[in-house]
Amino acid sequence: MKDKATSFDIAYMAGVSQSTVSRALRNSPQVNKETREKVQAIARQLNYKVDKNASNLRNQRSSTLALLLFEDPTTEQSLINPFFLSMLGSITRACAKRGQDLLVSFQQLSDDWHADYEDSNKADGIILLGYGDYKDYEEKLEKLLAQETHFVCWGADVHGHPEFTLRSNNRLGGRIAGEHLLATGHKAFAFVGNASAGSPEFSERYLGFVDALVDAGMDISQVPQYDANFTESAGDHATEQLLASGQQVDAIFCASDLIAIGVMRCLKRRNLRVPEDIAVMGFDDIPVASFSSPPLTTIQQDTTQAGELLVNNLLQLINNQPITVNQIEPKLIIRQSCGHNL
Amino acid sequence: MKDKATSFDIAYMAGVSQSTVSRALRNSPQVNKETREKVQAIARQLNYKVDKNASNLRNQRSSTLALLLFEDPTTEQSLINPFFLSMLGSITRACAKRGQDLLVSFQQLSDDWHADYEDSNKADGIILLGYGDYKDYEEKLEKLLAQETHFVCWGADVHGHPEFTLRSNNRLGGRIAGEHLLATGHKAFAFVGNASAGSPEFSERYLGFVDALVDAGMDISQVPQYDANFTESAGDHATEQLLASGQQVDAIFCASDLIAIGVMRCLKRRNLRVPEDIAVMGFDDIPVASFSSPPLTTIQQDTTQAGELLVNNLLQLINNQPITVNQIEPKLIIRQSCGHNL
DNA sequence: CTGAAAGCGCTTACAG
DNA sequence: CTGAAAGCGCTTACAG
Repeated sequence: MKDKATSFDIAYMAGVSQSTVSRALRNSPQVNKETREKVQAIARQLNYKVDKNASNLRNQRSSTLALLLFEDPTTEQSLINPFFLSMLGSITRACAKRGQDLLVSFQQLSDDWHADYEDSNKADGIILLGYGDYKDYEEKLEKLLAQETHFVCWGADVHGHPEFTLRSNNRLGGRIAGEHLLATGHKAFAFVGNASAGSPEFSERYLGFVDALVDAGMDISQVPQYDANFTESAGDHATEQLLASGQQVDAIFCASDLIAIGVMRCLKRRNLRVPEDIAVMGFDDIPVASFSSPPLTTIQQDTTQAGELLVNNLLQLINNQPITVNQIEPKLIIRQSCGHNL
Repeated sequence: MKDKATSFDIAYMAGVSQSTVSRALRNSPQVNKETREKVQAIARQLNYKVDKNASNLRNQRSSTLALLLFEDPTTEQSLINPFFLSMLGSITRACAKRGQDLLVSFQQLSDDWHADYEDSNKADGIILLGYGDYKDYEEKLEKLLAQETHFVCWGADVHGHPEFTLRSNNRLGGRIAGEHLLATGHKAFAFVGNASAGSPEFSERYLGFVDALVDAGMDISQVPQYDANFTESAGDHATEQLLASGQQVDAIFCASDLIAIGVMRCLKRRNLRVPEDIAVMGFDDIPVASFSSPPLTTIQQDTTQAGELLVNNLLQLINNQPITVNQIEPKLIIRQSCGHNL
């Protein structure tokens, strides 16, 4: 390993002081143009790069953001939820755009992940992503709050700090789903997905769905809801229960695409056709949604936009700037699992 | 933001020198047990964390690895290849296991991504992942080599340094695919995927496939090969060409799952049944492979193992240790797209 | 416009 | 077993 050049090496070669080198490299306007160019030329020639550890130490900031992806250990396989995977991609891109490095880490919900990223100056702030029961989540959030760590999170409420959260307008998304199912001529509905306080996003989707049905004059007590966490197999299992109940249903709105895929798998096994016998609608628009058979009609969450906002908001927080956007808008993606509008 | 505690604060509170605090926190055996425990208790109480920038600066290493995911800009959408996404997951996990942080970055193949990660001491080494034409790739690799950067990469040869590469036994994988297609009673084959020097992995798969056919006494000149990069639409397009050629074929081996999915999409559009009319086989075993219709029979690359080896090998390199494993073994995953063994 | 100097928070060789 | 001191490579207030 050849020794790395330092600013002193450049100073020596350029015949100036190390201070001047430092200024020249940072394009300080107070350094003479010629000096600056000379210094920069030498730096380039030596393939010099500012030592990040030294400059971070000096500046007391790292230009690095940490992404904590926590997963519920109950998940089948160690497969990462595809929705979060898309998020990861867009966050990475957004960081690059903003000149930030991104430290990525996967955590079990049970771990002590409140994490020393910021405490140890490895990152200036933290982005939190993950499903799981939000109640376990809460105390960790409180801890971050107590430490005055800079952070933003997806979906979960931060007690007393709505600006720290970014989420979809889940309620509207649920409503749009309901309206589409109505518009495609369906009459007997079910919802598959947890709808308790531990799953606030799913609950909101459920509520929005109900909003649409109520507006259409339906009797809500007739709309069964089956619990399912965010997995395929949970969707499959819930559908078995639904079928076993004997309740007649011609459309199922699922709290996520993964659940919807599980639902369709069960329906296929039971020789029920989608959408002819039962329509199935998802939420998220993950990549597999377009590959399922039939391709899944769903409510899209724009992960590109979400990733950019998450990064942007965190940076605003770090720099003590106000945050203005905390919500992204859902969008109906019509494919084939719900039939056509009448 | 409350001020962070430093080792001096602890020293003051514990009534010892800062040197001793530093030693105690690192569990140095040369510090008295009582002193050590006292210091550690105070550290915990203050929620003290070693400043990474300072310790990295002092130690001249960062305990951080950088992952460069480069993507070919020709890719449809900004969708990340699912195979690399799985890799990302397993690399992240492997890093955590080894006490390393992971800096993630997406790069365009055209960028100057040889990257200053190591030069600027942000990372101790680099992991390279990505499809694209390996010829563009080569000169960047040479540059890394010239800089004596520590790095490992997936799939691509590093001139003169086989130990820097980790790959699947692609040739064996291709052979297994060929043998399975033969065993399921197929007789007329095609290969879809680039098979030029720019795509060494695909080429190897093709060669292995041919090996199997030759061993079965087939006339290779009868096996058409259609170019396709790693995308769905390339697979779709190649299939159109194949169909237009009029050549009769009852089995298509695809260089990747994504290609295979595109091939099946085309076949479905053309009212050809899979596997009854034409069998389709993929490579990778990405998550969507099991969701396609019919579920895809494919050759699995074990991403968990690959991720662990990549991290392990890079760490070996950084520590000047020898590398012993450079290849992972492919595995046949039988689903429904090739029919059953006879 | 430039330089000498302090200091960011650690780790560790040296001395005791 | 412990302490005083040097030094990792920067940035920037201060002085000129």
